[in-house]
Amino acid sequence: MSLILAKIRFWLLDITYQVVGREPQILIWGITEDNRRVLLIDRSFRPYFYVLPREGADISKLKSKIKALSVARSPITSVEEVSKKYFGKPVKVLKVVTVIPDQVPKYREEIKKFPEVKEVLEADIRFSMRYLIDYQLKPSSWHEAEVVKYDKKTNIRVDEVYYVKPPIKPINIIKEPPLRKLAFDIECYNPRGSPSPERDPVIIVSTYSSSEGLKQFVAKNHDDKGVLESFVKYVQEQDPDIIIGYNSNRFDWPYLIERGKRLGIKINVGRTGAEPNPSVYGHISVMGRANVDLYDFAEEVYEVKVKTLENIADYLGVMPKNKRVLIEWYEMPKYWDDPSKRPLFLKYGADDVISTYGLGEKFLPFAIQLSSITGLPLDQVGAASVGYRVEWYLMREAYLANELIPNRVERPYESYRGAIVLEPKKGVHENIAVLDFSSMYPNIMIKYNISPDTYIPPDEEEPPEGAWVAPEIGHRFRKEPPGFFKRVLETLLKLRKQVREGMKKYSPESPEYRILDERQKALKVLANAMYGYQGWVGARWYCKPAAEATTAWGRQTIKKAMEFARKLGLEVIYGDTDSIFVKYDKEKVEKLIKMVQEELGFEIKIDKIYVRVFFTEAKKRYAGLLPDGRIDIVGFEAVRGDWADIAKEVQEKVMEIILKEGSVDKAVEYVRKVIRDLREGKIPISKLIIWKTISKKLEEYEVEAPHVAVAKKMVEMGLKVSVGMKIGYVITKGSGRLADKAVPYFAAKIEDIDANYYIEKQVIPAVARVLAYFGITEKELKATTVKSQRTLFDFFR
DNA sequence: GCCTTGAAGTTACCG
DNA sequence: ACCGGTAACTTCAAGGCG
Repeated sequence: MSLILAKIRFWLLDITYQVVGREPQILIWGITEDNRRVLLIDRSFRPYFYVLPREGADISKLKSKIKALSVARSPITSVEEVSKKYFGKPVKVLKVVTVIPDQVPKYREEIKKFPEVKEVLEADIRFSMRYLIDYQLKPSSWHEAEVVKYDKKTNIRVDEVYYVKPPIKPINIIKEPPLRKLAFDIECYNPRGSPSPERDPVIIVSTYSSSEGLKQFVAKNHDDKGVLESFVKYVQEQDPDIIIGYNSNRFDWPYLIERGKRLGIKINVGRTGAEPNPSVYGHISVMGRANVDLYDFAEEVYEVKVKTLENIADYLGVMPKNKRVLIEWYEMPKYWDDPSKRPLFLKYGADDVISTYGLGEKFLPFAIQLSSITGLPLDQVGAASVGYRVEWYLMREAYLANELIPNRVERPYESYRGAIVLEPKKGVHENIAVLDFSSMYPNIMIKYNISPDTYIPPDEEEPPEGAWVAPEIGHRFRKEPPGFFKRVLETLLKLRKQVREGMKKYSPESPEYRILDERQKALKVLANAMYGYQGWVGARWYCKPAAEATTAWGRQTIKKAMEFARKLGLEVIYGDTDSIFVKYDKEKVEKLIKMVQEELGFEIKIDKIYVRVFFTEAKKRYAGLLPDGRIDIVGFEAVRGDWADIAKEVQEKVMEIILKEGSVDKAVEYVRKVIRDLREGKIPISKLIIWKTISKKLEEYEVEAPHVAVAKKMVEMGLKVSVGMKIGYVITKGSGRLADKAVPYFAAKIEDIDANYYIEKQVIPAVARVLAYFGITEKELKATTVKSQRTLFDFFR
């Protein structure tokens, strides 16, 4: 080994650890400035945790008791008293250092039993994450390190292996390295329903990369040995940094691995000899690469209700549905077995993988920013839920503030009061401004210093600095010093402001602009999730009084704003949580904005202006016409995923006719036409499908709702139904419960459709919700004769 | 035994 | 595995009626 120290700059792709002999080693996978793939090994880091003694405990006795636990395979190398803070209060804790990470939970369990010990803290933080936190390294960001070349030959697939001399230092560079990305997608032979790896071969593996484009591996009839082997070889040759899939954590990878086991083929696609393996948050880890499942990000595209690859790619303009090959899963065996159809199947696989790659281009910049901000490695950040993303950010901040990280404890669920929603003034209103509080909850938390560490329990006296007292519920929070959450929120908001400021230096087309834009979005998501986090029973920093106080102040704030509006003579039409709908009187609205700013200390903004907006008596549902002619539909069936397309379409159209043209009769006429078409079987099945999610195991349902009954039928047909899956069904003619008449959409014929159900229970309820307000009865909708011309305006004179 | 009614279960939305 | 508030559907069992 040469001893020449060199300085390198690298982008942190992934981090893991291994134990070699009795030495733990941190492995950092990176990409250097000059485009080399490197592995950095840090042999100097050791696992540790803290012991919080009970008050009055004999510290030196405790120390020696802990030391006495030391075992040879992973000795306790030091027990030292250090000063930390716990929920803002200074505490003395014992820092216990050992050698082998796996030994930490064992020590924790034994130490917990000592009567002198109140709590063992930070013993559940994974070794590699501990490293990131302690050196404040950020995945998906640039760093600088002093390294020594590791000269011996290894079978690790990188350009260079180094020993690193800590500390590695983060550096601030905006650009991304030239990442090698490879998208992949598998197709399986499935003549008996859902494919199973014990039985059904992988017939096509499609891949796409920017350098090589499309490359497919195809089975010889039902022999897929070659497919797996050549795919693995191809990944190794291409050596991608990021492997992109769609639902790959739950399907493609587990299938390939299980299939590989059957065939005796090792799916060793990583940068070491290891196979991909299941890891935290349900993601599959590929050593030395970032395995990213885009499904995690597609889940946040709420406009798309059935989140198939085709639908998401279509919606985001990555690949329009009408420009690609679409094959339903039940037709696949046919396309495979028929030589004349097989090319089309291959094209289908190609379109899928090209869509996946395209979605990667859409989602990865955000994923990278989220990873860099939260500190979660790129392959985990998508799979981690919002709560964990927030938590990782908090844990890093806690370290910086010398705060101990609380343990995760199991608690029973507790509810508390939330926001207020106003009863809307029903009917049609013209020229309405929607005013929104900007980041209401974060700003409330900042203003009233709401945080787990500033909360004053009822039995404690008020501190001399004074306290903020929440309305209605009376929870108190000390005014000084600034609490943990306040500091974190201020940092997040400040950072976001800086990033948005920084964006101005670049043209909107530049990569820097795009990166910064994704970054500010990620910061916003994080800030907005802080309120929900504190009320989450699974949170380390769970604090119900804090959550409860936040909503209480929220209610007070919006109520005051509404009072101001009324005082100014502005009629309040509606309001929900942090928004109020008022008549758009420009001067008065400007006054209101000023008043709220000056008297309440919060910013409100005009979010949008409706030329015309319609409310029924229901809360959380309205439809408005925007100045540019677009129709905004909120809450109604038209924006819900669990109504048949035909009902949604008709409702939307009716809203449009009413809001734009004001013609009730035209709307009625249109509805009648659709009802006729339904009776005559002219509406295709695709518009009749109702999609509903299976939210728990089938046997756990207490009521057999239609989608549950259909799911059970699907299981009988040999299909896998898993939690989280959307079931598409249609209602057919017959008697009994709806559940008895519901069948999977792919198993229905148009002649069997129960038109009556779609008329009575889908189309009519959806449109009657709107038209009933204009005096139209269900009878009139079903009637065939037309009455005199009426318009919207006849009803509001 | 049939019909009505309301509670309970369930889903997906809003902010 | 972030929160509560809300609308609306279907099932299911209880109660009323004959």
